[in-house]
Amino acid sequence: MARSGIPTRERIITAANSLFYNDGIRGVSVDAVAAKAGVTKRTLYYHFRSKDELVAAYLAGRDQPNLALFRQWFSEADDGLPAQVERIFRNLARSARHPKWKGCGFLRTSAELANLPGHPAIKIGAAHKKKFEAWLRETFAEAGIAQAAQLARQILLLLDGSFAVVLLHRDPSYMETAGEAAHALIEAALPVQAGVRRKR
Amino acid sequence: MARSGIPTRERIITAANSLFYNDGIRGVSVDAVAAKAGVTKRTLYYHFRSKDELVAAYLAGRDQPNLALFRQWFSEADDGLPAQVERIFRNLARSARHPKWKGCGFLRTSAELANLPGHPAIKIGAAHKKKFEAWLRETFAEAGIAQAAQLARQILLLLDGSFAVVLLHRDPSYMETAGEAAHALIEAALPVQAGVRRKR
DNA sequence: GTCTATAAGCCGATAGAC
DNA sequence: GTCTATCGGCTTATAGAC
Repeated sequence: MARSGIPTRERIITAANSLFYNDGIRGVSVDAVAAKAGVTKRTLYYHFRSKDELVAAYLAGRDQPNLALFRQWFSEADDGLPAQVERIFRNLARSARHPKWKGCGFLRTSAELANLPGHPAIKIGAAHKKKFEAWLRETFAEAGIAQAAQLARQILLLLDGSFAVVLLHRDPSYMETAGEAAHALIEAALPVQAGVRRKR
Repeated sequence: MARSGIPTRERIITAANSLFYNDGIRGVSVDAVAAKAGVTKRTLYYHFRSKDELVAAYLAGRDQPNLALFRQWFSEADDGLPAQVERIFRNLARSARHPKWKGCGFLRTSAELANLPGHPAIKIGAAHKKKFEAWLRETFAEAGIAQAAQLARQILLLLDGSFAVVLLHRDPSYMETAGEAAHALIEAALPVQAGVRRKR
């Protein structure tokens, strides 16, 4: 524990988060993480057995905050399922316009470590995306959508597709396009009842 | 030029293609590429100014074959636009079931080099995806679809999303889900005429 | 729990011979 | 155009003191 009051382990994860997200896993040395956290490398290796374990801790720290943000954007207004999901995409597009934005940390890590399928960080990334998909599926099922599971997967594909495409082209408008596609797919799947006029 | 008859530069690119695609850019040393190509590192640096230039050559070599494959899958039958595009996704799912499959080389490179936005390899990747999007757009426009540009972007998002998601979960069925979503979006955008029955 | 110091090897890139 | 040899620096991880 350091003078600052923030536990050492936590400060190391914060430093790792900033560096790994910005420069990629293999682009960041353990030295650099230790230096940014203000500890020596030996201290870092006291708290984490290896770099791989540190990478896993980096992604685990992004899991809940990320999901909470999506849920918050969704709930900001009760203007119907298509609009609520589309708002997630619109907010992501806004995030993507910040100069430091570099896509989805989970997807970028899985792309970088594609030759290590059992890596602990990849398992954490997969679990994170499964949680998001499950939340969508339950939300859709509660709205009376019959093909809730399939629709949730389609929305996930649009979301992760927009992460990849926007990162490549540096053009956040693709996220708005993805949001419109999501809107259309959800609208087409909604039951005709429930106050939502569709093909009346 | 080596005994084999295949020019040295070409053999280096072939070696780079195999290694970079399998293990990622930063996971492969110039030594390893030279060894696999059967040349010394000095010879490699005679043909390529730097590792970055070699990475760009690796992706440039994948551009045309990749686009040709998509066009071939699309044209294998003339069973209507939705089915033809969906067949691209179905064939990709089949590819993704091969044990050596590791996603899209262009997207993985852009994810790994996200901190180097102007890198020559990223420019080549962006140009590749733009060519694919343009081909979709022209195909849709020729079929009389009004919002051809928007629809092409949506299909691209589903395609690149399935690359990312399948790589993370190692579950190619997501590609079939993406294909079904593409099918639905194209069908909804088709003009009512032209022999394709829709909501008659 | 945190430090200094270092092992042992790999990295991209280059010098100079032929 | 291809070779042998090597530079200087960076890599993950560890030894041992306090």
